[in-house]
Amino acid sequence: MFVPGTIASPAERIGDQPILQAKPDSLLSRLRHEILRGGVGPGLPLRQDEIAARHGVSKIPVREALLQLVAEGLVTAHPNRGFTVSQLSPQEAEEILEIRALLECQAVRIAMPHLTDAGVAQAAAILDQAEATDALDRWSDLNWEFHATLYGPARRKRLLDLIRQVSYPTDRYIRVLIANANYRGRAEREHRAILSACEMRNDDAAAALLNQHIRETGVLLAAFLNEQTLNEQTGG
Amino acid sequence: MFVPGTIASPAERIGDQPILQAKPDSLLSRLRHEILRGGVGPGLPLRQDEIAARHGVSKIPVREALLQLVAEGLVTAHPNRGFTVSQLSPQEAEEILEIRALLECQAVRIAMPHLTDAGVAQAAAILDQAEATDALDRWSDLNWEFHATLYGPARRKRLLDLIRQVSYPTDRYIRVLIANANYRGRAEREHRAILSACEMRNDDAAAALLNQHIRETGVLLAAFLNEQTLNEQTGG
DNA sequence: CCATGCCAATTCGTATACGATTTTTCGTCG
DNA sequence: CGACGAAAAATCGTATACGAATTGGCATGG
Repeated sequence: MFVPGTIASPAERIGDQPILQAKPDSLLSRLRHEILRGGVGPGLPLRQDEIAARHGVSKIPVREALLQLVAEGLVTAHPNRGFTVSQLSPQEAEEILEIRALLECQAVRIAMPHLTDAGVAQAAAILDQAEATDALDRWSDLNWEFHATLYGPARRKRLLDLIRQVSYPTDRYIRVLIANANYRGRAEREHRAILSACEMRNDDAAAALLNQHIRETGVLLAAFLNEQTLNEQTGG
Repeated sequence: MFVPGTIASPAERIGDQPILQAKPDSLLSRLRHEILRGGVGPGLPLRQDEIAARHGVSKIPVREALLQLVAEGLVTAHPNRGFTVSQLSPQEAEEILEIRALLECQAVRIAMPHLTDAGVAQAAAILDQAEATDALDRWSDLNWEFHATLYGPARRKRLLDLIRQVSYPTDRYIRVLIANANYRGRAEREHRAILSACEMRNDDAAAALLNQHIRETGVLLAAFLNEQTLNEQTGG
């Protein structure tokens, strides 16, 4: 038993460190990827037997992974009726982006005093790569990396995890926005502006720009979802 | 039928509403209650067979409930080693309360314009009940009801769920603080002050008082957890 | 023709069973 | 006596199997 400084009942404890992040090739990660980047659209049922067969496991690990995705908001559970990919109303989308704005502004403010020149340079390099790529997935990954680079020095693990978690349900839709070159160009300009504020260590400016950036995205996203539901109703 | 990129046709959808809240007597709720209010202390392992036998079910629903508690932060998963009740470091506790302060201030600000006189009266009645009771559990429930009454008119379901979710891991420890009459009295005075600001529809004042209230709790909680770990180390 | 009710097929949820991993026990050696 | 290592026990994680609930199809009646 190798727990340094344990309390009275070491036999009752479990000594090892918990999971910090699921392995990238775990069933959970693969299912999440299918939902975020695959063709499994919102509202569609996720059949347990089918998923199990496709991934070469039984239903039980599938159900466990699906329940974790429910916790992440990507999947919705219907008792005795299975699971579906979560649908997002325009109001919910805007609410989520509103929450993200709040959390991310806090993150950048806390991080600012600890942000090093190397960190700023790294963020700039990420933007360079993002602006150079054409692949949607790549841009999306780099987008998250950019934000994470700015927030990382805040050393707020829970806050960062929370930001990622609340972002999941909107991720698949924001990817649609990114596909639009118009939005993408605007996002890139706004990222540059945020980075400039960080270079000058101006936390108020950075937070204001970030807030505007995220909230604008929320408005665009809500508009897109509105349009989509209209098309659905007329075209259904 | 999974057609990539398409929108679900009505026949493929699952028509009914999803679960909004688990039934109060579900296994999940009972396990959560055991952890929050029962004697299962932090760091202790949660043996699946034992829980299954005690609740008259097999391990599978137990594992599913435990995974949901992992998502809530109350339980920690150790691969191939089972689950333990989550432990909270003083830093994490303060970080969580910092996040709560941020989210709850936002909630009360959004709610303020929609707060009715009836809502204020209800919040006051809840405080009356809280100040009249001696039962710790009761006070704790009323405390949450008070906050929820103030935030409810904001009509931000995701935000409220998020507040509740991030609060879970600190809940069991805050109950220890509440047991201290000194802290409890201070909390009640601060609640009254927040309510006064709401009566006057002064959102800046309410947010400032709420922020201070939650952050103070965070500092006290961190101090308590520090003391506790010290006692553990010396007493072990 | 459309609504209704019954039966078959599908799908879900979990009890049981079993191999895999970890933890404990116990005998041996330095 | 304490450290080490192998066998035994305990515990975990999941494949299989089966009852329960739901869905779809078809016959019947309005």
